[in-house]
Amino acid sequence: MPEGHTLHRLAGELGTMFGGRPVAATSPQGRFADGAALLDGTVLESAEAHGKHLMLGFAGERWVHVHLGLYGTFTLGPGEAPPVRGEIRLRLTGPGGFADLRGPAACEVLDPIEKKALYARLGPDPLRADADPGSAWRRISRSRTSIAALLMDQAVVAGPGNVYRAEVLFRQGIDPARAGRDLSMAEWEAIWSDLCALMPEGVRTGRIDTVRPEHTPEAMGRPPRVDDHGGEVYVYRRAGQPCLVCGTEVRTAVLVARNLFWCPTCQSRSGPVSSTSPLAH
DNA sequence: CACTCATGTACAC
DNA sequence: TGTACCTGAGTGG
Repeated sequence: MPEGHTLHRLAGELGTMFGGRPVAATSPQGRFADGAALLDGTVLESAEAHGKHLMLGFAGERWVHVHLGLYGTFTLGPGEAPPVRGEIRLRLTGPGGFADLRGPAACEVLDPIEKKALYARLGPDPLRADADPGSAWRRISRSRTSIAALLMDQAVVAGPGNVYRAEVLFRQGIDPARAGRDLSMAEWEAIWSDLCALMPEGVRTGRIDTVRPEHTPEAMGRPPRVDDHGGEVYVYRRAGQPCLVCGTEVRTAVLVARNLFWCPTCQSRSGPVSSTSPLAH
């Protein structure tokens, strides 16, 4: 489930598993053969993430930049790596275990200048200590684009994806169709601080849980429920089902080529201008 | 076996 | 705004 929390979690796990020691690198699939050969046997010095981008720092100022895209996965395990099955772009092995990368949108070696350039085009990441939410607010507060679309723009905010976008707007009661410039600064600050609470929890648990204790099915006197993506959420992929808070049918629409989910009753907070603006369709 | 879908992005037009 | 693409899991015939 590659939203930002996945990459930060991976950075931590890879750093723990391989950090400070030489790592064996191969590309069983062959599509990263040159890069793997360059890294093979060098020391992993650091592992970090910015938004959905993972950076593995190897000796010699070589950074492996990984972006999982829509369906990339990094599978880690202890001990010996299993026989190769399917397409493995990059396999790292060391005394601590193995890590297999499949299907990434990006897997490449960058120098420090290229790494810096990549970071420069990303918005603030709620999971990074150096994040400046003010830079995101400057863009949001001037934009006619919907807040739902702005939250998916990695140049505005880096890390949240389709799940966090839908869930944070629900938790803050904000209509996803509202233009960024019609949000108050207080509303943006509430979105940001909520992301700063939710996403570290995602890093810790490895899943996205957004349902407050008082709204769990148990607390609401409903049968227990398991969401098919592995976490407990209010609206993401729950179209047609009753809202956990008010019972209204959760709605869905395609916005900028992504599935958006929201509760039309709970998410009715409207700004001064766009209260009647329809969702793009 | 064929087909569909996905938590993302980049590029063409 | 459309579409191609990185791959695996799930579904249905």
